[in-house]
Amino acid sequence: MPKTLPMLQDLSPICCAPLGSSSGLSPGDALALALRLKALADPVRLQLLVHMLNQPGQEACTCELAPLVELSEPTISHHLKKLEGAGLVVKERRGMSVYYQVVPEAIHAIAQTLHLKCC
Amino acid sequence: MPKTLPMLQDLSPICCAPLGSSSGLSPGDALALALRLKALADPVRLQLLVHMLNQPGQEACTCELAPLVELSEPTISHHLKKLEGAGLVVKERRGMSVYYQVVPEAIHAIAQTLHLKCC
DNA sequence: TCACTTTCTTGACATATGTCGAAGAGGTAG
DNA sequence: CTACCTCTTCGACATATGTCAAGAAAGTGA
Repeated sequence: MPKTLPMLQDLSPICCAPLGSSSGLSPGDALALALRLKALADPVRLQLLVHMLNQPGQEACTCELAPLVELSEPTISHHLKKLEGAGLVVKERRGMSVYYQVVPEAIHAIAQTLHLKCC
Repeated sequence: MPKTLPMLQDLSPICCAPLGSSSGLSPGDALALALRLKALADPVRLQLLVHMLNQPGQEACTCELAPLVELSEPTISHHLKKLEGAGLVVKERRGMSVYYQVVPEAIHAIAQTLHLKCC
């Protein structure tokens, strides 16, 4: 597991692969994309993300997210850390609270990558 | 884990939620979407999918997929079953071989769901 | 400093997931 | 029918993942 993931924009598109080029996804790109998809592929994290997206500034503090899903605070923390690790959110401390903000470009990049050339 | 997943089209968009409606993703929708993302979130399965997408008819038989990623046949079978379970591919027997074909609409639907309203 | 709030880290645990070898099921062809 | 080919299922195993309780960090305010 690499410490820092390659930029989302650098991932070759999953389906719009350069038509003439060698077919297939390199194992490296496949791994990078899979790591991001894994970060998204959890119902709790999806709910947290969507809640943030629906807030002004697309952000929310931990105290506000915990009651949303019925889980312990350490568990919420764990999920937020995963989202942050995948570059899907950024965190910022304000006084006693910690705010997490969505990085819409990151989610976009993943969606783009999944788009088929046949669209 | 539900036996049959709800149709992809029925998933409420992750970020373009009806503006006036209650914010958030229902736990049910979150689970359904997470199950599909989980099916995608594996480097081996991504490589298999992309290979199929690059073939004429967007399909490939198991014997052709096994040498692609260096894994045993039972393992390939396992991954293909996951893709099929998520509705991302369909399988068809032809003589001795079994062909798996991508369902592009399914991948589309997931990408759409991830699209932000701010696009 | 001390008490209090909010959040995170650690350690432990159960479950889920990816992998393989061996054996079974479905189909073809002598 | 028998041998063979392709693919899947089964059983086992190691690793990864999600969860919590307990305690540590970081910050505020008396």
